[in-house]
Amino acid sequence: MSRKRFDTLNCSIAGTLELVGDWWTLLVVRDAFFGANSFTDFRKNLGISRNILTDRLQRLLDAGILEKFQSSDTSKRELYRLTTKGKDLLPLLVSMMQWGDRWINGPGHEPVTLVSRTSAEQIRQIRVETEGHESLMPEQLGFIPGPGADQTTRQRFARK
Amino acid sequence: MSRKRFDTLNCSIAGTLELVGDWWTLLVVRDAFFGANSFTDFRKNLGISRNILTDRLQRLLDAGILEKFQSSDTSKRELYRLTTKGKDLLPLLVSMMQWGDRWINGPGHEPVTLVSRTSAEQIRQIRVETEGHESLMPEQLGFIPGPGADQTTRQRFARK
DNA sequence: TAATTATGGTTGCATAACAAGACCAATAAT
DNA sequence: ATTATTGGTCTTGTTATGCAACCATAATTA
Repeated sequence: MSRKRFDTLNCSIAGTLELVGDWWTLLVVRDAFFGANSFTDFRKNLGISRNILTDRLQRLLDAGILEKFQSSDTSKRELYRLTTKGKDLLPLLVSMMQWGDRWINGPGHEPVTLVSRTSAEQIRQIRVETEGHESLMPEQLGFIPGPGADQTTRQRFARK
Repeated sequence: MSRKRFDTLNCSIAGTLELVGDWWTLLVVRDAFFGANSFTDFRKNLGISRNILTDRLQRLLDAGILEKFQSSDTSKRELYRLTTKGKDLLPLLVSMMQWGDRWINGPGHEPVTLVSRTSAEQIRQIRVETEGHESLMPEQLGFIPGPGADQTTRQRFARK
């Protein structure tokens, strides 16, 4: 009767959710992108319980999404920062932010704006598109079994 | 002692998570993209408990992410399908899928492949980029208070 | 030097979320 | 007329989360 695991579902979405799909983890990662790097930072910004934060930080370390490093400022404090694997979650978080901007807060009421430090241009809305930058609507897309598909996945998409 | 709510955090990521941030919701939405539209479909594909599925479908209806419609095949069954608001979650799910493809299953072992029905081109990796299609790394990005920022948000990004 | 604060936790207990199976009513198929 | 399918509800047990108390170490202050 324990929680159902998603990592056996032969799906990258399910596998990702198994790692970061609980209520708190993605907010901890968000905070890391916003610049938080100590236990106290995360606590202050999120209002998360101590034991839950302890658990989430450990899981993120185990998953290789965060890593510990020594603070440079004379105090040898151990701080947290994103790894490459963690930084690669950025498009996911930005997709989430843009969806919330549009459907929850609404245009003109965005709590946080994403800007480029190296360009004067605006950040583009994230879209699913072809290599030739052709935007694709959901109806134009198909999901088919990939090279890592198991029997169940193949059957599922076969009978459609 | 009830669960902490995220919709007061003045953040579109947190707000989105309040709607779809539990263990199951995004998998239900994924299944809708894959073509599921009945209670039984979702059950079969996900192995989710009946009471949990009932709850999630109702929440998704309340949120306007799914809607009910009458089946056209003589039987007047009530089925579920994505609304525009729901379809707009596609970039989020594709980001998640691509992250899992890269960091969990690995290149060459993707369980599911996303293809275009209207073009022979490959689907592009989702990136954060400028309007001029310049890809931006996390270090090139800045988060600043937006027009909907409250006092807390402004203070937070001020002292950085 | 002694006392105090900051930091980063751990532990125990109460409530909320989730899983599993029994049950049930309305159709649809045989 | 009977059975199977569909789409649920309800009960019970387990896991996840929240909260407060406690604790150890290091840095700061008196």
